[in-house]
Amino acid sequence: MTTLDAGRPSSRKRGATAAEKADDPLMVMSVDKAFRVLSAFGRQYPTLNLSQVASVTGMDISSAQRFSHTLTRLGYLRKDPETKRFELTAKTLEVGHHFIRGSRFIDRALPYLLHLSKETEETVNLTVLEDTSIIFVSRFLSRHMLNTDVVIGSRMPVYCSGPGIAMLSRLPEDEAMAILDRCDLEPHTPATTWQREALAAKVRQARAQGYATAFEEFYLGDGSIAAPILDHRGRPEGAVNIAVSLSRYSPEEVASRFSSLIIATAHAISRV
Amino acid sequence: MTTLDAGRPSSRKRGATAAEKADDPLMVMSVDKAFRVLSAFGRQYPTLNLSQVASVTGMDISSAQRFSHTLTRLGYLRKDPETKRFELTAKTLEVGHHFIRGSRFIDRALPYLLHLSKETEETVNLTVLEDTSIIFVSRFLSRHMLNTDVVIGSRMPVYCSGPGIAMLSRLPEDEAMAILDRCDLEPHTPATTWQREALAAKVRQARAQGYATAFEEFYLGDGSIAAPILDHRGRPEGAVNIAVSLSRYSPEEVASRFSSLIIATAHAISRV
DNA sequence: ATTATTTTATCGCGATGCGCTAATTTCTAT
DNA sequence: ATAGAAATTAGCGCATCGCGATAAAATAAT
Repeated sequence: MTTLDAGRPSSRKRGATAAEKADDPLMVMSVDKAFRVLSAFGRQYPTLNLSQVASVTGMDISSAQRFSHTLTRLGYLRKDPETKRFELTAKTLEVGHHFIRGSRFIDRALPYLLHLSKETEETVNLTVLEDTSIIFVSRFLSRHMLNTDVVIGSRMPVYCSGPGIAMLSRLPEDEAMAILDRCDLEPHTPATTWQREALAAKVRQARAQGYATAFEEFYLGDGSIAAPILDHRGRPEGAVNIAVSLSRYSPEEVASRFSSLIIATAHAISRV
Repeated sequence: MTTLDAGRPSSRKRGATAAEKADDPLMVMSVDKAFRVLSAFGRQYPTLNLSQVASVTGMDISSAQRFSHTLTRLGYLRKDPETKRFELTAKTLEVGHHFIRGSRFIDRALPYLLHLSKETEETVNLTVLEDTSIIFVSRFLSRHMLNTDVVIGSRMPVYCSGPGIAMLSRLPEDEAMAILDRCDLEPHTPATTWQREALAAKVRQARAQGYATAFEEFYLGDGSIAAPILDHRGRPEGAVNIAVSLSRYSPEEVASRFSSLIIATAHAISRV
């Protein structure tokens, strides 16, 4: 088979992903390796044979064998006995599902999202901030949906999404800028705002308005208007947004039609 | 704090969940423990402090400490510095999301599900079989939705779901019965079919008809009609179903109105 | 204040799992 | 077909990693 190395200098004796273990005696490296194996699979590599697991994760063949085997025994991987290729099983949904079902935040937001969805007949999302991404944690598709690409668990860069800007707008300025600085800023469409200063301006504007918009910043033809949801300390713990097809609304219409509704919804879910 | 032991005799020195390691030198027990910790969280225990992690997972405090710490470092748990309580993060959605995005099966089914959803204006689901459960892997909610309880990753017992019976109906008889025998059969509503023989009859009927129905077998007021999707070998690799509120349809209407449509859709997705 | 719990930190020992090696199976090419 | 290459499966001895007991510190309860 062809080599498909995934970077990783392949030197350095034991795993130690950038001095992880180094000074942290409580870190169990086997767990990290297990997740490295699981994360090797995805859109890019839906199935992998053993040597591919090794090369994609940067582990030696023995470790790849041990961890693939272990994960198979635990039910998170399945191995086709014919092709000897591994793939993820539906059981991988389990932990994320526990997160969804256990989240008081998502639970609290649910009725408001439903209401917003019926009221507007448009797609409604709940997202949270995670490092430099937003993650979709709840979603109600409208009848005239676009974008079946986005699904629970999908990520988007903070800086080119309405919810991302909305959440940044309620963080202390320095924290918001620190997050932007950790992003690798790059255009995803011709319309992406990706320069540091322009983004800072968008964040300031969102702070003033109470909501943020994003038009074709990540997906072409896609518009979004979002407002931040605050926790009991006044920090953003998520955002709610309405996503529409720009073939049905102009950017101005999106703002005029939905801004007060999205602000009111976010406020209702907030606990500040 | 109050004791909340989760069964587990608490005897037996090392983890060894039912002779896992025993004769399997390739099994890495640390991975099992990590998942035991993650699985401790959920609807029942949305947050846990360290000693609760220990008691729920049946591990000693040191192990609980090590694995909670490790999972926090990896980003799958978050620890509230004030309350010292752990909770799952949105990152736990990652692996399941990779499964969804990498699945050729789900991808292939998507356009047919969308079409079925628009055609019927009802809720449409794609499910797969996993041990004695079905797992929801794709879902399109109708405008008059019921049941926001079900979500991607949700499980239901095979024996009280339309998709479950539908899939069993295309397995060899002995395999199907073996699965039923592994279930702990019990009524979930007054209408649940849960006796072994009655279930065998339902499976036979589904095999003859090409589709299966379930009315209030698990959720009250909920009706479902399902058909099995076959892989290239003729084995069921999933099922498609339409879920409706019984306030809007009688059981007879469900069958007469949707049976041919659900069969045709399942057939179109099949690769036999 | 005193006691009881829980969390955090430390550490020596031994089982665990690492990674080298070899046997076996599967694939490719001639 | 046959040989050769590549990948998978299996075995094993040694070093290391992580186990689990313990103690110190922090927090909660009485």
